[in-house]
Amino acid sequence: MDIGAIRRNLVADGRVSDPDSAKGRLLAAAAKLFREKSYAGTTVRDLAAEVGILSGSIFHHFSNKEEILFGVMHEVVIAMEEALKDSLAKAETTRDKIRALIRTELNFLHGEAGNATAVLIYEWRVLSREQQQKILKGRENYFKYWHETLQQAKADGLTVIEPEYLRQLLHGALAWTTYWYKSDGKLSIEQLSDRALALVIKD
Amino acid sequence: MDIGAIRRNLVADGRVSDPDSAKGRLLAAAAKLFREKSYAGTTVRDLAAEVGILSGSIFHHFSNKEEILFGVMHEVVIAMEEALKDSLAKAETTRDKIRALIRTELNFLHGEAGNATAVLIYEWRVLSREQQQKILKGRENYFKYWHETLQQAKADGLTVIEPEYLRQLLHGALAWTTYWYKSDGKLSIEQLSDRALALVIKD
Amino acid sequence: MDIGAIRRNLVADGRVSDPDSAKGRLLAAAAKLFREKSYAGTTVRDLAAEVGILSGSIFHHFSNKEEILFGVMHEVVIAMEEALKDSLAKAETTRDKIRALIRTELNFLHGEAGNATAVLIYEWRVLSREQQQKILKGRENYFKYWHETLQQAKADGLTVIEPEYLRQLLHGALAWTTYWYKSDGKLSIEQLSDRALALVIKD
Amino acid sequence: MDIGAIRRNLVADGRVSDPDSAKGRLLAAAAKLFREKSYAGTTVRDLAAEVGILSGSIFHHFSNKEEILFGVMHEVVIAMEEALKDSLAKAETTRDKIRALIRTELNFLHGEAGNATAVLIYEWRVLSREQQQKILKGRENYFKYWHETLQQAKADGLTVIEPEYLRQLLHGALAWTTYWYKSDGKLSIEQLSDRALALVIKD
DNA sequence: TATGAATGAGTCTTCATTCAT
DNA sequence: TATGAATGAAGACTCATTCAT
Repeated sequence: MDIGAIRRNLVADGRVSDPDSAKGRLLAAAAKLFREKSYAGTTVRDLAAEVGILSGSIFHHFSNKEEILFGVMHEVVIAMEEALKDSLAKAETTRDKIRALIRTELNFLHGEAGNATAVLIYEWRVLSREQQQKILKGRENYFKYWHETLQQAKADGLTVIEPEYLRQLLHGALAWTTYWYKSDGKLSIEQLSDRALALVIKD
Repeated sequence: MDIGAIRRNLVADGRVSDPDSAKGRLLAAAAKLFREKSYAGTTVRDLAAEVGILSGSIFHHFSNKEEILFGVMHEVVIAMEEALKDSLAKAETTRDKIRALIRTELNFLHGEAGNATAVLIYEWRVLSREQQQKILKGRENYFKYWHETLQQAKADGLTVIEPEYLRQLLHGALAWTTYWYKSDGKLSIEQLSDRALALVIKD
Repeated sequence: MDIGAIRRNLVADGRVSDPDSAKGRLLAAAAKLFREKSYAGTTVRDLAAEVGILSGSIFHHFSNKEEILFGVMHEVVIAMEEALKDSLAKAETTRDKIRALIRTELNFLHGEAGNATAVLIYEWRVLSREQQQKILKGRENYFKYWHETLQQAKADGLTVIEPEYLRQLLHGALAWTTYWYKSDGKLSIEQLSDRALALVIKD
Repeated sequence: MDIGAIRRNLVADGRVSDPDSAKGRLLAAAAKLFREKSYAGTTVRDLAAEVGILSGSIFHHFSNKEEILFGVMHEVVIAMEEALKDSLAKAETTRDKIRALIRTELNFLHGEAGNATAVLIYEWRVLSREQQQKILKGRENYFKYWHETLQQAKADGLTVIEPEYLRQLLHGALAWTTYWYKSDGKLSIEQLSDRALALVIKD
């Protein structure tokens, strides 16, 4: 199931906002602009202009600028968890599961949710401590899936590094691809996934 | 040779500023503050207060705020190259060389130059395109060392991934440690290096 | 006759709005909020929320915010005149009449119309010149009663100060009680009236 | 000693700001504008324009708009206490002292400090609770003088009303003169003082 | 008559930068 | 070189008011 389908389900459940609603369009525009010009470099006016409304109107949907950033991150985090759960459910071997971990992360990073995912990485530090906590809470399950999978991998003798460190290292290697990987280049996501897999599995 | 010693040599050569000079103190304060509160979140007044001067005085040393950020990044990049060259010169086997790559990066990330190195990562995107180019130019040699080493590793059969991708993946995994690794915890830098090494070398 | 009864008569005559009507409830809420948070500090949204409607709906009843303030003041001014007329009609001696002046003013200030009366004092200056004139016109009769009474008092030898100045001084002393007098304290309105009376009458 | 002289002494002691300094001129302009157009109705830009600087410069002297209001009130309160102390020291009889009470209040209300004094009355309620407390603290001595004087008057048989209530009533009558008394009219301050005195003393 | 999203002018405040001393 | 008051453009946010539904 692709990200779009997942998102549609989540909209139906009311867990993320409808991309056609004012709020949804604002969030998409924010993801784009925050990624391109950074959070600090994007003015509320820029945002409004991008959506075709007036700056004051934004505050009907969000009570302040930071809440928009939070909204962008929050929704992508929810979608990531959902996507990973789906993906893992379809994987059979442990090896397939690790691939699901990698593939899901890369899908978000470089697929249609790329802007929001990049913002989650780039602008993490501008969130207040409390809001970071809230997002972290939303990521708990996501990383629990990682942990379980990597633990199994260790037990299966597929990997050598302790699950907790491996999780951080692998996650960093993948997250970092936002800085250099271009999906239109000579390396497909599929191939990139293979390289990442080769990093953790020795065979 | 530790980072301090390297820095002292570079000061003597006039390649980086004296840490006791006004400029040097400003740069150190900027690294600290930019790391803690981000570039956008740090005012020129904060910076001045940290050093004990008045805001107007800063502009006798730097022509604008962005130049301070550039200065922080520039100096750490120079030092990193120097440190890596030194470290590599002392390594004998290819395996040792890879370890030098990892160790040097982690030394900067979590040692006394940690603030500046973190700023190099966190605030990369606020730099103007031109200034990014300048810094990149300064990193060319640094990454050439990486490339050569990983190429050799591939040739030696130590690694399987293409050097250019491995470089990016490994570098990402290491850079990402700023987000999670605490040097006062149960994992020493040495041990962390082992884990990173296990990522690239299979034996 | 108490303020409530007076108000009921005025409603029947169509001179003030029905407290159960939308307009009446809005006016009562405005009096309360304007008193507590000031006119400038009260938003149209606050007002709407207090009454349980939405902000846009307010403008079906009043064409703008200032008109609400005017309405609050206007209605209390009408009621005050009516109350004073009633009260004076029942007084026999000049001394009783002065007491009626005082008592009526204090009744409004600290009784059920207290919010609106306080607003009349506190927010007088935000009214435009024209609207001040209109309110003043409504107070003409009220102050004519004061003037006549105090003139008689002077003629009777009860007071020494010229009626016009005495009126202002006494009115000020009473109006100012909003700032300090609490009706739940140790001094009843009746007792407070005695003190005020002692201010003007020498015996 | 007139208000001007008192102020000069206070400036010398550093208790109020120099009227020629930027801060002092800002405070004077604020008193004028806040009185004429109210606090809410005066923009920071208005204030800056009145002094001939740019709006941003205001925040070099005050950290926000409310602090300016506080400053206006604070300084006039200090000056009032000083003036009353002086005035009382010169009065011999109890009757003279009551006159000093009245005269000082009216001097401030209608003399050169009239703007600031009016603001103290008109805008009292916009101050935050904490700042009201601070001002109140500054008025403690001022009202202690009132209390002592009126207590003596009662003991001397000059007045009949309890000192605490008389203080509030008389103070209200005087403060209220801002709303109606014009010093250029047919009634001099001296004569107005006589009327106010006649309110409290019966002879 | 009620809704509530949208308006748009306006507010306070911030802050990098300048410059006379 | 240092000072620090002043600049002035720009930012986030507010809010009375409008209007299509």
